[in-house]
Amino acid sequence: MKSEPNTFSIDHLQALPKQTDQWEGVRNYQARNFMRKMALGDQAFFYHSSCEIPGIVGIMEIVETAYPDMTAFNPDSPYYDPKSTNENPRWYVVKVHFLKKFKTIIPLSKLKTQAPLQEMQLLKPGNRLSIMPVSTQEWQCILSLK
DNA sequence: GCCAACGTTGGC
DNA sequence: GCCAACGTTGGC
Repeated sequence: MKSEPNTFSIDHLQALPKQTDQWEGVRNYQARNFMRKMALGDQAFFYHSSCEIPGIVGIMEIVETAYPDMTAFNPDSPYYDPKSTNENPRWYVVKVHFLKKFKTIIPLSKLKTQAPLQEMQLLKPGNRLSIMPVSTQEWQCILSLK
C-alpha cells in the first residue's frame, strides 16, 4: 500500500494513539478491488512513494475489512466524489494497524534487482496503482532483504 | 520539473 | 462505443 510520506508516512501511523488508521482516498477501481479482497489479519507492506528514496518501510495489519469511504461524501474533502452516495458507495477504506518499521528502507532500486520479484505488479512499467497484491513468495523474498 | 504511462471524461 | 483531450501518478 503506497503513501506519500509528505502526506502520510509510516511514522505518522506509528505516532497515532492506537497506531491505527483508515486508508482513505483510494480513487482507482483496481486499487479499490484489491482492498476489498483483504481479510482480517492480512498483512501489508507500507510503501513510500514520490519521495527521495521510494521503497518499502514497514508492515501493517488489516484490522477491519472494507467499508465505505466517508470522505467521498464530504464536499469539503479533497477526496469528495459526488457520484458516491450512501445508498451506493463507490469507494472503500480498510483499517490498518502499525506492526513494524524496518531499521532501513528497502528501496525500490533494490527490489528491481531481485529475480523473484520481476513479476511483481509494483515493478511493472507504468505501474500507478496505490494498492496491489504481493504473492507469498514475493513477501518472503522482500523480508529476506531486510 | 520533466515526462511516460495510465485512467477518466465527454462529445460524437 | 470510440477516441481525443485532459488530469494524475510517480520515478528520475
